[in-house]
Amino acid sequence: MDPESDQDVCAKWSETLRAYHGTSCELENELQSRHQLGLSEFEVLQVLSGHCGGADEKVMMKDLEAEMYLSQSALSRTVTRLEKAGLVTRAACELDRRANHLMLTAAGRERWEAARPTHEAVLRKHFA
Amino acid sequence: MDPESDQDVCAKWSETLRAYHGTSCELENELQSRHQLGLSEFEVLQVLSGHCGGADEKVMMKDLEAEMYLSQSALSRTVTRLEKAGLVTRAACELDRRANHLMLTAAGRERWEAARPTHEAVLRKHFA
DNA sequence: AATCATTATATGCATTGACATTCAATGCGC
DNA sequence: GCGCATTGAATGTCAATGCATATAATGATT
Repeated sequence: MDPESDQDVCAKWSETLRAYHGTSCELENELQSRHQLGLSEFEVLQVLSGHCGGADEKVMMKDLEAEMYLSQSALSRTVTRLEKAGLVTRAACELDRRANHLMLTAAGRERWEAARPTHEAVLRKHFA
Repeated sequence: MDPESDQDVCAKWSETLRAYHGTSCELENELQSRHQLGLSEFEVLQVLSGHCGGADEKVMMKDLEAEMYLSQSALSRTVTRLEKAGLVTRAACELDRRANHLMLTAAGRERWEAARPTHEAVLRKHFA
């Protein structure tokens, strides 16, 4: 059932490619030039801030990985960059010392809040 | 008009990300393991084969670049890889000797035709 | 408690891609 | 014909990513 033609399928893929490349490219440029953040860095901040309902929720690398389209190694390095920039902290988990608890710093939260409208505006431009 | 909520816009972006990463990742894996082709390499072969209605149409790098989401430099290197693999040829254009005419070799056409069903199957799986 | 498999994360290495620069061919103005 | 801006493509350099592997903490088995 639903025998979509090769053309239909191909057109959907083309449209996905167009939307993805156009949007991610502009997100990358805007976030970098206005807020010194790469797209995946912004996305990490976003997940961390989302998990923090109120103040200081903690997130493990594993959880983060599950919510992002990044390999474990790429994610580890992305967090390292954010840590060096003072936007997140890695704290060893006390219950399981293999794991890290990640947290936004105050600076991280500020940076994310500053960048959010930029991100939002680009998405709106491409999808509204 | 059409005041789509932030949520709508965000959901569309999420869906685009999901579709893009899921599909391109599987395309990459399948094409590589079954046909020793990266996705962008396959795409170059596809464009070249498409331009060749009958036998031996020629395509310039510039034209190729316009049809792909790749930088000029990345494209140049991708074509270099294909050339080394014997799948395409670069021939200096006679009218404008700065330019190259790209052509599929017989091996290139074979490889593309062999890989096409794999590509098609992945797209169908994700979009049908 | 010693061994072994598993889990959470980090790191070495190779690939890929983008940006800036370079080089050669072209064509324009004079 | 001679400079000079432009254009098509290749290359140097660097950042980001993925895969494989290393490290280290846990948990299970004996």
